[in-house]
Amino acid sequence: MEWTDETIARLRDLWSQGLSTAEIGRQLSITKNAVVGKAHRLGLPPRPSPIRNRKVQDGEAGTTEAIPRRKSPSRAKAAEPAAVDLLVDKNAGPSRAPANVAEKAAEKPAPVRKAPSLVPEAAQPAPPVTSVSRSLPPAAKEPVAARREPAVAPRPEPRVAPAPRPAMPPRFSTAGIDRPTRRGPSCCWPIGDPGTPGFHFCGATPLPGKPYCAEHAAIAYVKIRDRRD
DNA sequence: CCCTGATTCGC
DNA sequence: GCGAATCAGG
Repeated sequence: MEWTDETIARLRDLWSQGLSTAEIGRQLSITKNAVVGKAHRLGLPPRPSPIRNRKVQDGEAGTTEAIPRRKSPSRAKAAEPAAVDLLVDKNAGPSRAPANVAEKAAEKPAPVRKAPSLVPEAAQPAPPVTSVSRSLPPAAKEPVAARREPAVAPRPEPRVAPAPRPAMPPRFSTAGIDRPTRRGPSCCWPIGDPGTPGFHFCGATPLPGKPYCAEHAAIAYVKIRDRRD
């Protein structure tokens, strides 16, 4: 897999949007393993995983026991088929990674969950697709948020300090991200990195039935082939 | 069974 | 660094 800047950007975007690893993988035409692996290497914020138990920082530290790191994945079978007896005998634990529970953690002050305005239902938008398949990325639709139509100018401010960026309260906030000027559907192709100040979405008029504009749809749907229909 | 994400480890 | 294989919880 060639992780170009663009693919990484897409991965990060989709990841931050809360899509499942498998879904991201499908959209990127890679396996979920690749997605997870890369995401991990990129240090992307781990999303709530089903088996996320791992004793966060409990007081297990007392003794160097317990927490059998999990049986050596069958991989180990080929790794040390012979020299097993002398180490497996003394300790049921693995030969590596003795213990390190309270080590990595507390790194995400702003655990941005799913942005309500951006990803209402991240899972399966199920758009009316035809030739393409059904696994389209969730369109960044915010019709509810911006459906109000002010009758008068909402900006009575004459000319004082506009103060576009009075402050930067939240690390990640959809409020800071540009919002399509119009209500209608807009291309949700990410420009820049999510979470960074300049991040925004394309905003152009998307193709009918697609979350991206023509330009970005061409990139997004380069090759949709694999699926397990 | 299916799904999910995490981890390990050969390459 | 990459990702298949595997693990493991729901």
